[in-house]
Amino acid sequence: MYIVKVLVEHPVHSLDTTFDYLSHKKLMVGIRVWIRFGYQKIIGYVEAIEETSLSQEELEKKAGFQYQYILKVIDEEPLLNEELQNLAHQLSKMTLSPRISCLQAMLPTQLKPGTHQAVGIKKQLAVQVIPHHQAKTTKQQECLEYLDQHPDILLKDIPYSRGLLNNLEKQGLIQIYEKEVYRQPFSLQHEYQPVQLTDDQKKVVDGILAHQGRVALLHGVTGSGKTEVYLTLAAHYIHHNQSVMMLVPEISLTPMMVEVFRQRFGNQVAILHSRLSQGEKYDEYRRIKRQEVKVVVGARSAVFAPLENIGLIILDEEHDASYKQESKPRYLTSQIAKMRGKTHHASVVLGSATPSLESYARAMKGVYDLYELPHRINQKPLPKVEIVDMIQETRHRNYSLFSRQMRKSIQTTLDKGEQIILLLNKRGYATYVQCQDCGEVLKCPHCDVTLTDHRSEHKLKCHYCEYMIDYPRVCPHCGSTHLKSIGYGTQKIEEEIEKTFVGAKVIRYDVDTTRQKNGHLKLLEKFRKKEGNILLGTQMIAKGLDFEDVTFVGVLNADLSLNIPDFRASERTFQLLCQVSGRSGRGHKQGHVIIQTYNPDHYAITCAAHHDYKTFFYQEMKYRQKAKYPPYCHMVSILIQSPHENLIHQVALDVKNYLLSHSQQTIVLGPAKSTIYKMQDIYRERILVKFLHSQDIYDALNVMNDYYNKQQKGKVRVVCDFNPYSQI
DNA sequence: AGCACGCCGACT
DNA sequence: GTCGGCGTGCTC
Repeated sequence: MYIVKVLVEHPVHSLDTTFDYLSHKKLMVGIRVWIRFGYQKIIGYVEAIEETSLSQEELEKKAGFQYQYILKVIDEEPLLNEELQNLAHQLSKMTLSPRISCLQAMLPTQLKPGTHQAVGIKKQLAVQVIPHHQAKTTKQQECLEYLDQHPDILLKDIPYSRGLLNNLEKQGLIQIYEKEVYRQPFSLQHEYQPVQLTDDQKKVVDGILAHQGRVALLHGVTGSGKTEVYLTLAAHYIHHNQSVMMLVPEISLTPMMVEVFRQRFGNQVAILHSRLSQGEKYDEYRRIKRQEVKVVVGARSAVFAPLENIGLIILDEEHDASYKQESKPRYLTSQIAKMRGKTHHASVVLGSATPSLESYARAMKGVYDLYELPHRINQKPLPKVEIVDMIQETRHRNYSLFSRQMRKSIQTTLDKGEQIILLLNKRGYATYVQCQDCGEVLKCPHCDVTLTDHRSEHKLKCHYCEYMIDYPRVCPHCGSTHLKSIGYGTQKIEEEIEKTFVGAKVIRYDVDTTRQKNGHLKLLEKFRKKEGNILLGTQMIAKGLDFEDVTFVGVLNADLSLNIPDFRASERTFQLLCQVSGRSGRGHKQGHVIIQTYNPDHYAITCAAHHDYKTFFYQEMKYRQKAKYPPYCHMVSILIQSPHENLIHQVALDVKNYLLSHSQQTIVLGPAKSTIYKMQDIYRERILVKFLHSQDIYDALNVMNDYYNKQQKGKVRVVCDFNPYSQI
């Protein structure tokens, strides 16, 4: 008899403990099982197993409760190898998340311990010849010979009719059977053309290879050929039979990087990112697990890919915010990458044109090795960047979206037949509806946000809950019919551009137009084929795009990201402006950039205009030191949530006092109302803790987290977020 | 999480 | 009298 210690599938703190079940058979740790849990039939994860000589009755007498048996075993072998099982444990500890939620975050949907899973293994009919038989007709004989040439071919790929094949099967000459096939997410493969590395690139490659097991920060300006460095490094490790992990930001860049890696390494590459269907992801995951591939290219969660013998882990666009997971477990991908790098003695390469302050500071201290690629390849110059002061425009009574310079540059570029990228800093551009008579703004009754105008559906929606209403005919406050949508959406700007400029054909690139499968690829392909000459989009277009004929980039509103209340606002703005400027002049023609701003002297904007990372770095470090922000300390954000407004502030104060009296050398800020104070009828206050060493605060946080989340005291929930990136 | 149980208010 | 609101407690 065995006692099986099982974690149940529900990712909540109150269930973050094992439940004991019985089994006659010995089971493996790390498999999924069906169990009865109260009145539910759910999936559990075997965390441990103990043999016992006692009978069920004896066990129940001793324990004081009734045992249940494991209903059914799901997996033949553990979902995760030992390395990843350990990693799951550490992840749960360091993020204060339930263990099961860590396992779920590490696995593809089909393998997650959870009842809500769908797609299985894809099977298709295939054909096998049963040898030593003679066919009746020549046609049949011909077909058999064809099948001999193509063993295990799929039925759908055979150039003979189904009738003929059925006939052959009836005669016992062939066998039609179900074959497991992989979904192929990307079919096309091109020939790889080797590229000669520049001296700068060669130096970087040699340096990184000479220091196995180190963390390298690769700081290379846009267009300096970081990708070629990655490819060369990857090829080296593959040649030495080690595997390589290539991590990229969630969106936009992925298709390009995927394409490059596919061209170079063919079917030795597996791809894992959010745009794949569940089935495709699962297939890719299985290929990795069976060691059929040497390279994994993927977004954040690919850092948990079950590769073995890893030699190299690359994080491209290292500073990108999508490397932070914003739900349980709230991990930072670079941290996981470094942990895996350590166990595999792999090198970790963090690449960026605009490294995060944290990473560059570590490189300055010698914690990371620093490599620089300061020039664009082939001596291409960086684009000329011009800052336009929008206050001057207002003084000249130009209240439009475009400054005079911007207007002129757009028209000249169009006249030359070249292409344009226009960046709209999306924040603050959500449309809302206001009554022109009483000033009432339509808000969500469950959340502290305005409703957003979805005009295509003629609806108003809340972005934080399910709330949705038909576009109202009259103001709910005063009954007036003068309701107006305020704020520019990308659609509106698209219309305005096509009205303003002669010969402008806009391709709008935003969440709405890229929603469908491979939506961005299709739009980018359209732009590449010159079916449009202006690409208009939000942050999504700032990254990684490489179009030869784009000679002009316009930033319509550089300030919006500058004015958000976040200590990283300057850094984000600088990064965004550098990235988007880098899209200009990548071909033979000189690039040109205009940045429209109300803060023309802000260092984030001037440094970006001069492509001057170092000056920005030192300026920003001064600010961070003075205001005591990372990299001069670590931070954890604590969100306190309760449906009772009268309770929440007192509880938040209790949390603060507890932390103050149970930690050393920490600064506790708040509690303050969160940016969105009420969300889905739950009130939220925030505390920020700054600390130098996690041991000074970790235990206190852990106790506090258990107290509020496991014991469910007074319906208060608490969420801890280490290295917070967003402050919603 | 998801379900049952139990304790109070407003209905045929 | 009983239907149903949601607050509380439990699941091996």
